[in-house]
Amino acid sequence: MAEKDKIDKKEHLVEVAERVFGELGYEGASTRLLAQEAGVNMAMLNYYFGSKDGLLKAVVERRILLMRKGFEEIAQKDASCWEKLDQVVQLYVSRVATSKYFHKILFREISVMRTGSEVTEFVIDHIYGNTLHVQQIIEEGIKKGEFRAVDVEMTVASIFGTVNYLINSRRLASKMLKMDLLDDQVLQNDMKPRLQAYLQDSLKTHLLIK
Amino acid sequence: MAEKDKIDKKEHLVEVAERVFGELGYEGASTRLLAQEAGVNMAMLNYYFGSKDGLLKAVVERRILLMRKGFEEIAQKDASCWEKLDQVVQLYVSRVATSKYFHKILFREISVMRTGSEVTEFVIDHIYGNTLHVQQIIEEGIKKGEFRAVDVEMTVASIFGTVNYLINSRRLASKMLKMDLLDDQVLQNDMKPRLQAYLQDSLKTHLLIK
DNA sequence: CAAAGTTAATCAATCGATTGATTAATTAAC
DNA sequence: GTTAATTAATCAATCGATTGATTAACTTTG
Repeated sequence: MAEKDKIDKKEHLVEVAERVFGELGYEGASTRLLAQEAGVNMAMLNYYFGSKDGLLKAVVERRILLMRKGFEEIAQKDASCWEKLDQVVQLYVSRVATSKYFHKILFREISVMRTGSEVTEFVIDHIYGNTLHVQQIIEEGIKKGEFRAVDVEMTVASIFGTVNYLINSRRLASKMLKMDLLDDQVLQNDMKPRLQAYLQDSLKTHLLIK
Repeated sequence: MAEKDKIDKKEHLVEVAERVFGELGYEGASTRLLAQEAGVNMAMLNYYFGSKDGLLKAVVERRILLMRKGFEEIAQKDASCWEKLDQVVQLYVSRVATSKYFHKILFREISVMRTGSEVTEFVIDHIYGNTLHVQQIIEEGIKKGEFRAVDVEMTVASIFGTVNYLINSRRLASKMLKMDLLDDQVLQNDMKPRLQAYLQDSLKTHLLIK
């Protein structure tokens, strides 16, 4: 009972922090606000995570662990490279669309040059690992003659960049796409399938031999 | 002399602030550091720009004014839609590659939900204007039968997203592309033409009727 | 089982440091 | 000599972090 409450409270703080960090940025989110939003005493933040940076680390690690697997599994499937690539892209879009705050945090973390935070290294390694999976699928497709000999790394950057751009700048993207992406319903039901369809078409014409 | 010194000093502060804001983010860059890096007294910041937010606004407005024109000029040229699109993309990549700090600021500004800063609205309107130019060129190409009937807004988001991703996360991008993008020489001589060539190829296969 | 001992969780209060901003006094310019 | 530019000093507010005290829960002992 008490044990469960403790865990729930700590976990709850991490969940809330993901949203607050995502909305306000690392420096913009004060420890007081983080604690207040989670309904816990300020001191608990340091008691649980040692520091504000420790809390950010917890946020990032939690979500990254939840996301491990998936990419590897698809990569090892016995399917055509196109099928594998398509599945990976669909999965990536789904994930980003359902954990938007987290991906804002990720991109801000690798964008800002915060002096020597270990979180940054951790994030870069994680994302790089993800890009590598996609890269290898495309390279395999090229070697097998299934794909055109494109610039693989750029193609990967394009996939990640497109998704990132639309999700992390939702006010701008709302204007561009003429739909309210701040509304989760719209994001899930309208924008997500549209983005998936676009990437599918785009990659198909770009990669597949005609 | 004094008039000139004053202007130079003010202008210098804006230039330095662009770099510091770009490196550390808005909240991460303190007014003291901003003033110190520019070699001026901190009070001058408020004297010149009224507030920290005013300085950010000055940074953004200055660069945006420098960037006005260019897109419009190309859009009004008497050329094929493909030629116009190609030129716009080349120009965009060039600009982003030569003002990397600024584009970090732009994207962070539209990514973070800072409560009601007028700078945010300004930035969104500016970027949206840029995307509209590209969008109209593509739409014209489709209407003329020069391009395939693709998802125009998504195509535009893909162009901007790809460039943004590579420039704003240069540590990650350096790993992906296996080149040191923190080195301006490499960025200009290796990465920039490679990105331009990729976008050209990608858009060509995606848009042009075969 | 019950009293004593032990640990983890939580709190209000406060720490020194830093934040953005402002003041009053001084200097430079025309 | 008056206006504009610049400075050091200082402001209240807030920052992240820590303190000592208190509570709750579990363990040990007899």
